Amino acid sequence: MHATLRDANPPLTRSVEDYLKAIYHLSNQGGFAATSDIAAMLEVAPPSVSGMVKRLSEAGLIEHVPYRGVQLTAQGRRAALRMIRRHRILELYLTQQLGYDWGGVHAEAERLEHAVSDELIDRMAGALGNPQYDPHGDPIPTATGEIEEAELVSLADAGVGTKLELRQVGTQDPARLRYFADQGLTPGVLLTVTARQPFNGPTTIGLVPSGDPRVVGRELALVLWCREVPVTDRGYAGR
Amino acid sequence: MHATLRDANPPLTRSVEDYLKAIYHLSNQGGFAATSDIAAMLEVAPPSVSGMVKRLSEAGLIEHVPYRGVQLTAQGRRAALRMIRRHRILELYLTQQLGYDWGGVHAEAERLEHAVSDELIDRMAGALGNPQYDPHGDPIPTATGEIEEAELVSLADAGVGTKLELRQVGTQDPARLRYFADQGLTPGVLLTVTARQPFNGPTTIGLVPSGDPRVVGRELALVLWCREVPVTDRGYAGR
DNA sequence: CTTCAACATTAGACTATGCTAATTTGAGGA
DNA sequence: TCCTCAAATTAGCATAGTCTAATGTTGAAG
Ligand SMILES: [Mn+2]
Ligand SMILES: [Mn+2]
Ligand SMILES: [Mn+2]
Ligand SMILES: [Mn+2]
Repeated sequence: MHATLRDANPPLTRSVEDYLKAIYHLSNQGGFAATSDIAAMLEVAPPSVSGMVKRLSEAGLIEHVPYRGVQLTAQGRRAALRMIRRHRILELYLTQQLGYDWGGVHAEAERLEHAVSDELIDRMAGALGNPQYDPHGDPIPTATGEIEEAELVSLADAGVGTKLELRQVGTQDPARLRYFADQGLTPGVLLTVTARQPFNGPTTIGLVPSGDPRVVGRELALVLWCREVPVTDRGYAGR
Repeated sequence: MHATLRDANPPLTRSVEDYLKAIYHLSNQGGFAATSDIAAMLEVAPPSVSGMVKRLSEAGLIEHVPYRGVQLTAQGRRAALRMIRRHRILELYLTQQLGYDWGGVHAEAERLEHAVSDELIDRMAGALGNPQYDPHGDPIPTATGEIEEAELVSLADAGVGTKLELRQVGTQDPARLRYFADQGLTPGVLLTVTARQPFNGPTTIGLVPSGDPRVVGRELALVLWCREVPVTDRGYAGR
């Protein structure tokens, strides 16, 4: 037994768990999560991310390509999905059983997700009837780490009348990205498809909840990847 | 504005909160909590306690008399009672609402007490009908930091048939302390008063749950300070 | 093919918390 | 009174995580 085998599976710290979750959310579709995006999401300085990235990749939780970004390994993905399961079950439980509204519940879950045991999460899930979706409509990973991958549709293909959450902006072009940001079209935004003109015409949408209309040409609409949201959704707060 | 006034009220860390709770439990009745007892309760090495004691007294949370021990200041006591309120409400909620048994609930509460918000604690307390006692019979401090001081009775004065929790051994004599320990009479032990002989005679007790009998002479019984426990109590696990 | 600005990383410092080993202290027993 | 020993403290080191300032890298614009 080598002395270098210190402790194969030390429990993850709160910081590590939050980094893994952030990387999961930022590296959808096999992409890389950028240092500065992780820093922005966790509200830490970029060098703090570089330091953590070193530790996480030494621990086998992520792959790091210098100056490009990071991706989760299978092990890191398992850990991230475990946290996402906890977070979503907690938000659902606090909302349905303790009268929380959607404003306060995210911050509470953000802390509790690191402190609850697997047993408590399973008991909460049981009390809720083992739900498959959280109140945002996001799928809740199973205890064994499977998640129903929300398949994304391009805004150009989405049905008129559907409600969507913008999930990914599939371009790297800074001018286009800047334009989308100006229009309020950033990941996480909710919208409804109001109309679409024929012959590859533009799609008209309304932002939720403001109702502000936007008209998006086909070329741009093709790169706006969205998730369909159940219409039973009420508002949106937190992530 | 002095630069030395860094941050008047930084949030307390998990370690700090656990130290304050331990000191509260160890320094009943205006006594001092000893370094080695704190270390044993928190399962850390004694020098770790010395280090934390320095920080806590610089923060105004405790008073330290070198080589004697520590006591909570008013501020430290407030913080400790806040944690005890959280812990006891959590144990009650997990037991009554989520089917926990008394074995697992203490460890869960020990972690969650640091992560929950005041709002969540108040909601849990509300869902339980704002209880005044936890299932051990211990009083739950109010949100404003008041606690019903469990008044202690000497074993020599306790009524026959009452159920007691040994809370304090009021002697410093090593020989007597060793004897009590040999008899299994250490703080936290539950017992029932079986009989008392007349003319300042000995008290006969039964340990709970083993039922083992003990006979304690008046001189010794006088220094065993106990809290009366409601007879509805079921078992005892955790602290 | 340069140049530059944004992004990433490295360097160096600091806090909180823990450990082991060495030293100091104080109180009870000879 | 003095000795001894358990308890407490100090000294020195380690790890995790954060920061600011300095430096390195890359890709896009000219
Ligand atoms: Mn959330
Ligand atoms: Mn979190
Ligand atoms: Mn407990
Ligand atoms: Mn605790």
